[in-house]
Amino acid sequence: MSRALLSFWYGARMSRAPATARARARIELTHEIKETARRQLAEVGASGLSLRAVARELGMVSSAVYRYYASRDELLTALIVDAFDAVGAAAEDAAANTRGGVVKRFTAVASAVRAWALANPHDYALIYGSPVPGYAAPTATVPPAVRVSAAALTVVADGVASGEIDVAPAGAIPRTVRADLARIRDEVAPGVPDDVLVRTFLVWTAMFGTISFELFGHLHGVVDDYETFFAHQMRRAGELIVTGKA
Amino acid sequence: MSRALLSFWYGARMSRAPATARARARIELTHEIKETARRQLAEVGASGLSLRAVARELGMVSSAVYRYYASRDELLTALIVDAFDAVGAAAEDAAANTRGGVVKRFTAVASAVRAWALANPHDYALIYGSPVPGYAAPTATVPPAVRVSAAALTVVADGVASGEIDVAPAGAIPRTVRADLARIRDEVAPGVPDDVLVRTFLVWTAMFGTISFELFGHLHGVVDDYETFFAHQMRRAGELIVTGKA
DNA sequence: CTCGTGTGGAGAGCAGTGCTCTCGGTACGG
DNA sequence: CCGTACCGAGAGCACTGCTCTCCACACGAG
Repeated sequence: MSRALLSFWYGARMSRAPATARARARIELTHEIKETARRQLAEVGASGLSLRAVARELGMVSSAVYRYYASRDELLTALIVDAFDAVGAAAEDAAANTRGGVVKRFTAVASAVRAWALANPHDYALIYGSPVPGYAAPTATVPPAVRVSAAALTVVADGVASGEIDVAPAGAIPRTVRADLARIRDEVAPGVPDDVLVRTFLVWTAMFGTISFELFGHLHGVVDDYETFFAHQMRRAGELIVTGKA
Repeated sequence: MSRALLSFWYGARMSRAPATARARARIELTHEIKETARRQLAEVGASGLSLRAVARELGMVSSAVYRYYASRDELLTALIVDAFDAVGAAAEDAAANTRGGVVKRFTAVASAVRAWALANPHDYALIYGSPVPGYAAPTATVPPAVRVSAAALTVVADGVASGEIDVAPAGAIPRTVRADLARIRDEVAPGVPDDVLVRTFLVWTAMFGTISFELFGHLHGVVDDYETFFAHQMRRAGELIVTGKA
């Protein structure tokens, strides 16, 4: 079933009850399958997610599930979209509801992302870990995926607008990179100069790098107090964005 | 078969020809299975790696493979160890054979890691992506995993020793974090002060974050010229390590 | 050289997977 | 009210990891 059609159903329910009981059942079962899959994902991980097991848990036969999701990958895609939306919402929430300067707001966003990742490790692995089999992410995953980055860039853009962030140029930037940065600026970071974007990107990749390292076990035996370590790194990272120094 | 016993066989071969033809065949087949698995890994990825398919390609029956690797996970572990060794060797090579300052040597290491990752994407995903099923990395993977980080820290330690790197303290560091840093310093980064280690860690996670983003498709549509973008980011990152500014 | 031992290949088999197809019952819309 | 389209059930296909048994044969000890 196409996402557009699904939106239509939901849209229809907004205004009035769904036309038929069948349609209502379809929406609910589709949702129920996804939720059951989400629960299983949290238990056994993406590679252990079994369509048959989902069907069993719902008391239906495996072939019936295919009426709702054409393949295991399509079900995974639905979970991926949900995961992107969840982490994006967490980041947006932190950015919107934290008062203070750039460092405070940025660290709040970083902590929110890490907290979500710790609470939903398999979801995190699903979207930020190795891509599944031969699976190519459909374009439907792009908009939700952008939300989390956009939330961080909002904080940076605010800092530039308020004059808090040092905008002095720091060095030459290759032409092709300037083109990439200009595109990003136009879309989600209005007014943020190239050098600030470069620093922000460095910090942003460091954030995901650190979270991935922690979740995937690469800091085992290296770092003891993950929470404090991450908080400190992100405070320094925030200061780097603001002052250009760390 | 235990890893210790395997080492014994190899050790024996070092000094003289293996005692028996059977032992020689075992060594060679063990190796051959792993190489075939490596080739399949490059083609279909970790999740698609099939022990039966490996057996087929070698003209043996699947159950026979179990004489050499007790499980699919054990075979994967062997591949993981090899991958860590390969990327570690690439990094060490770049660090050892690049003349110049810290920025030049560090960017050489970063480029080497990225080049290896691009050439062996599935190996990269295997070691730096989401961990496989319920699989817990045995301690045998730790020493090879450390090599790549140690190579980078060698460059930084050299820069501190030569006086190139700015070692002025930059701010307060939580006690537990200082303890972690002290341990790292003692083991692989002699003489590198806390603040430099903090910057290095920021940069190091940014490097892996950027490579993962690129390989896992998160920069699709965001960055056009990956090569130039990465090189520029890493030059800035190297300067951050040296001067504390970016 | 001979003989018991144990290594390792072959095959059958088990429980599970994703996915396809066919067969009915039934809710729905014209 | 009736034909259509939907949807659950079941059987089946090709595959997986892994276990077990059987047996040939290379090996080391005597």
